[in-house]
Amino acid sequence: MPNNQFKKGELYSFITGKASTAIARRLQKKFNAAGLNLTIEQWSVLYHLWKEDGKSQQELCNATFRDKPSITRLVDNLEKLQLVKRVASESDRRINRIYLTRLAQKLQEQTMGLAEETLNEALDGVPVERIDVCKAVLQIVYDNLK
Amino acid sequence: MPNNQFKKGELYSFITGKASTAIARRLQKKFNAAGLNLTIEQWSVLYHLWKEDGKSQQELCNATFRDKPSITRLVDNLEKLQLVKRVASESDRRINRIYLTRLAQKLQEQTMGLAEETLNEALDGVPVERIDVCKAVLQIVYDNLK
DNA sequence: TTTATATAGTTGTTTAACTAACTATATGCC
DNA sequence: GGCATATAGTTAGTTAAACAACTATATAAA
Repeated sequence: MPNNQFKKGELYSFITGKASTAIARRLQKKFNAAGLNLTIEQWSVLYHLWKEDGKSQQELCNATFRDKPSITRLVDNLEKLQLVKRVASESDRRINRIYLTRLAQKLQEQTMGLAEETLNEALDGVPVERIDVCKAVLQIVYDNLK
Repeated sequence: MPNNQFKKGELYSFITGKASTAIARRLQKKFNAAGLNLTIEQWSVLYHLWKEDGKSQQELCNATFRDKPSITRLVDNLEKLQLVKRVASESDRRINRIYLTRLAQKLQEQTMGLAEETLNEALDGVPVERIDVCKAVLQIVYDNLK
């Protein structure tokens, strides 16, 4: 019997991601309460641009684990919100590079603060070493399947 | 400093649930490959009805962590697929009880097998005790936020 | 050079999530 | 009984995800 065998009936939460759904909902509520007109999905794109501005749409696909149509439409909506600009690459005209606007740059500190706050609420009462184990397991799951 | 403090820059995967997204996608592909015309979300409703048939829509909301409009539409689509039937409760006419059809009963074994298979692929190389820690942490997160 | 193939991005369609507003029924209080 | 309130479910509108089909550009091979 492999050491990763599951007992039947224990699979549900793992598959449906109730924990991450709960985290995302809580964070969205904080955005709304702060008067931020921003979805979690839009924020997740900004998150990767804050780390490195000017990523291509394909790079955003890889970073956010979304497919190309999803990124096309997220970038559409972020452009409407004046948070990013598409800039056609000169060296390769298939590529759009996505750049943050001033407005988006200003959102980083506030939204990252709310995200940290949410995670502290989520992990209240969980010792650090167990968080580390959990993170490592989720990383392996992701690497096994991506 | 609380013992649940996060280092900045480590929050992304936890919030966006890349692991559970990867699991759900893999399972959906298995459904498609098996010729099953069924979404993971629809399957998650059936899952709870297999455990206890005749749940009300509100009970399905609680079990699946979805809101009422989501369940209304999932049940709509499951009815179109002839997998469930709405039956108005006689004792409380506000309530619909949702019953599996023969067709849906037949799907249990096959789809649960594919779900187990998916989880074994997902958790390949992860020792059981680390899986248990991870599951426990995710449960606490859910309880902290739900 | 032209032809095939791969890559980047867009568009159309279906399903689902979230919010708000709505209808219908039940319950509790006067 | 009559009224306020709570609960169960539906409908409408916006955003997002998955998939297939599409356009445009780049690369590699003949």
